[in-house]
Amino acid sequence: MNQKTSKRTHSNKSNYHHGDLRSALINEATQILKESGVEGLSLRKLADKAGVSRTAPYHHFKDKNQLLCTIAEQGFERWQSDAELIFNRDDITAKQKYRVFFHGYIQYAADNPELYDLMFGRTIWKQNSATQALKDVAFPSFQHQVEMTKKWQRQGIMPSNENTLRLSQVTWGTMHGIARLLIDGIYADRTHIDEMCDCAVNLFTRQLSISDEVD
Amino acid sequence: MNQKTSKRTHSNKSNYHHGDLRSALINEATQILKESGVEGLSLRKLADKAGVSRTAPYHHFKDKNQLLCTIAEQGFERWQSDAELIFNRDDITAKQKYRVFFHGYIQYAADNPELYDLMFGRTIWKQNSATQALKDVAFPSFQHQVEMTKKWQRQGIMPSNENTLRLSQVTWGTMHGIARLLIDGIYADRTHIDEMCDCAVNLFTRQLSISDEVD
DNA sequence: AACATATATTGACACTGTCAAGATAACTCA
DNA sequence: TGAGTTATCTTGACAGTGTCAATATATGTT
Repeated sequence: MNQKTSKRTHSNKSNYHHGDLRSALINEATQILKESGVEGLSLRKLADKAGVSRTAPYHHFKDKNQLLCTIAEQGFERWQSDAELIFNRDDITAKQKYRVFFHGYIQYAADNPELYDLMFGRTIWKQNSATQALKDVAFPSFQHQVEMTKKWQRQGIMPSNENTLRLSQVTWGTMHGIARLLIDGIYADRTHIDEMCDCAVNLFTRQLSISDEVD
Repeated sequence: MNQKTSKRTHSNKSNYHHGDLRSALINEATQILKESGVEGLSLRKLADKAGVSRTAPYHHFKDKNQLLCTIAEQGFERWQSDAELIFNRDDITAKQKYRVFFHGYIQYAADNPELYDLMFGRTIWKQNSATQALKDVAFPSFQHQVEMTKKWQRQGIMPSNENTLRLSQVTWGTMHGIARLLIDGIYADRTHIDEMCDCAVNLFTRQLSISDEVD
């Protein structure tokens, strides 16, 4: 991300050097990922699509894993900005905000199933192959949710007698689980997503409709 | 499963025919799976370990997928019998049973991470490659949980105003999500599993400690 | 103009799943 | 017992994968 931005001056001077291969690779890869998933993304096909030789990508990414981590990074950034938008809303109550956040998470996963799989799948995490850059984007994402949980507890929306970290983990686990059941094809029926989310939110939030104060 | 049982008579008559290759393959494969996961299981290594040629397995399994489905089947059967054991206990209250079931699910996943990944991963489900035999074992497993949920609602343990199917889905989603966070290496700290489960159970079960009747 | 660096190339290696053809043993029935 | 069918296992082959080494070419720098 710190290089290659100055090279765009000689686009069609020759065709031996691509000019902006790194960006092109990321874009093409994101496209292929969306269509065929991680298992359908091969560096050779990717290089072919970008019009370069098989090994050209290796001058911009150490290996396949590093490419994947870069794409996953972008996924986290996009979700982070989506979530921020929700957290910063002031036109809805705190409880509504919780509900919107929950739905938003599942929606993001449903809209970008293969990207979500990459972001949270074992391809990256189980092999312990996440780059530092990826970790630096991924961890704060959960950390932020912990803080929000703490807030929700103070506001009486979530049970205050439960440990905040555990509560966050369970909430995340539930969202993650529902997301996975959907994107992994275990549940085919997507028309029930919203009802499932609502059901979960009902269980997690306290029924104190008195405290429907704005954030 | 309907063949090969009669061939065990001539174990060391020759070594051209293995004698009981199908079972041997399943056993070896289960072993490799446990150690290296689906991505570490190749038919060629498997054949090699079983002492046969690369293509010998194809006379017992149509392709790799069919082998995987067979192993997954066994995983479901084992979990099903574990769950049955819990459901049939009469030494604990219904509410305790719910808690034990929840913990048991996560425990099974934690004890057999790679097997669980195979059972519920996209390798099988997202590609829509599950054999009928596998479906016939997997679906009743969830169906059974739906029935239990209905029972728990009647007993006042779970909220009766929520749709039973949605409630089952959310419960399963939560268990599945926590399990996945653990086995996919997103959470490394396994010492908090029990606390997470307890937290989830607390949220899902109504606080009616009056109805602590035995099932 | 000379040299260093970034970028791209072809060749190669060790893997993978799976098909086709052929070999061998076992089972079936006369 | 012997002949023929079937089950099982073999080698050879093909297309695909990630990635390394050696090489070529263009760009940037002095």
